[in-house]
Amino acid sequence: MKLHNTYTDKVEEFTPIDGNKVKMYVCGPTVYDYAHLGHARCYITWDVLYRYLKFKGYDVTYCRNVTDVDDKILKKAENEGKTPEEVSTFWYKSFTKSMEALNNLKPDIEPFATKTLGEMISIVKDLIKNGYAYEANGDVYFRVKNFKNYGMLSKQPIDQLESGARVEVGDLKEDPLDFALWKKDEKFGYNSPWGVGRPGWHIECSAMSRKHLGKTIDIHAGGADLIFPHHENEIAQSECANGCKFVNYWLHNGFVTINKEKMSKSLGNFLTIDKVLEKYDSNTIRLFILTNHYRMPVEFSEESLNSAQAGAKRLLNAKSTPIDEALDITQTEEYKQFVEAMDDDLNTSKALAVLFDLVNKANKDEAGAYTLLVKLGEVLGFNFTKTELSEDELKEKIKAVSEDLDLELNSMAELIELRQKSRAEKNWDMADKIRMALDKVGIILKDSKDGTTWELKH
RNA sequence: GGCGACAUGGCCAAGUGGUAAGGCAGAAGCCUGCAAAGCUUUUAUCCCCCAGUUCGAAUCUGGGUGUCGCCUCCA
Repeated sequence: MKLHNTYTDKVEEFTPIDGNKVKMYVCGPTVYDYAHLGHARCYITWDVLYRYLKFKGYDVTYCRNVTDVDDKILKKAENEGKTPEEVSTFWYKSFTKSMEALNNLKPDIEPFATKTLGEMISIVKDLIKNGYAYEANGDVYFRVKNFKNYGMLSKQPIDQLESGARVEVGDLKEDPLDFALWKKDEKFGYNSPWGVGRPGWHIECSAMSRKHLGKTIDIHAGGADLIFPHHENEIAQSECANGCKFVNYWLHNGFVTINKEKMSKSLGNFLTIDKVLEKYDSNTIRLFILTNHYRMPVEFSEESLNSAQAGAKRLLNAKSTPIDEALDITQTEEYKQFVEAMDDDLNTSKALAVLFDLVNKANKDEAGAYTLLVKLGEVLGFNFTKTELSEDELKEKIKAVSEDLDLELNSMAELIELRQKSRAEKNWDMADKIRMALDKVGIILKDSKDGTTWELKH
């Protein structure tokens, strides 16, 4: 399988360090507010990578951190009169709910920054000892110029960075490029060899990655906006502290744009996942995201989502047959096409074409097509289970329909029987009334030669 | 200013040297009392512009135009 590595800017054959074990780290959220469509794209993309690696038989350890120490969390805590823990816990729950709603798998490990302080302090200590960092009045900074590979990931010439860097008034840095590893904070801080303070953002990921996955990992992924400075700084810290390579494959996803502009918190042009889920289901959102290659921008629009909704409906409307667990899907042509597409740097757009081809085959009763559709579709995180009504919910709907029609009806069977009787008698008025009354409560009737069936609208 | 990405039908989008996947929307037909779903057929002599390389280019090279991103917190 081939993946695009930001570090080398090449699409490379993926080979794990240790046999079929894959260690994968994704930069997780800072939990202080709703997750938006941009986050949805990022975590859907890496969820698909995770699912696909497992599908290929790799033994994957997926680690996605939670940043729960951050200026924005503290600010929110102060404004709302809460503790930082209360704020981060609340928003972590909200984030988790959104991820579940999008049908993203739970990572194997979800470390919290505040639970990894020991590892951070240990790395900072090593960096100071090795001359890569220095303390200045309770702060600790990384000495960027001592790391010769600085700028390799983002392809930023170091002299250019310097000329563009902002020097804050009264800054304690030796050099404007230096970045904070530890920041003095007597109000919300934690004890450290340099006094009470908080870790810098970048050190968190270096520490959590090392603690849970080791010094050198296979994959580190995240949004393209993290390339500089976040990932650049992570490389500097980790490689200087550990004396070995930090990450073999750097993977980055493109943005969601709206009116051609990047959707982001600071621009205020974002749509929260919750909001989008009010109108569209997870299959729709995933299709919307996965239609595009993960490195390209995805332009949000109502029209695009509606188009994805129609496509998702087609996927789910495929004529279903019982899943044939005995089928060896690897021997099928569609499996080969799917794998070929996904092996090519996650060409989900092409993989989707295979899925739609299978929908067509399933609808034509081609043996095994539906099983393949579901098995391959699940690799992309599509959910094929149809919503089922509980008995009570169904009873309630039938009651509503009965009242609407002013009739005494107790079951779907009776309703269908009455409709078929009406149709047989060419009592179209009655037949239509029944269909429309059911439509009002979200049930669609389908007439075919074999009789009338019903299902929920989705 | 530095670094980088992208430009394909009405919309979205794959395709990186051999003659344009797929989805949505549209049209026609089949099925149907009507509808829903489904099925069939159909929609780019052409891939931003110009020049070049080549037997052959959307695909490579050079130039141009346009759009966006990173360089500050950001998925």
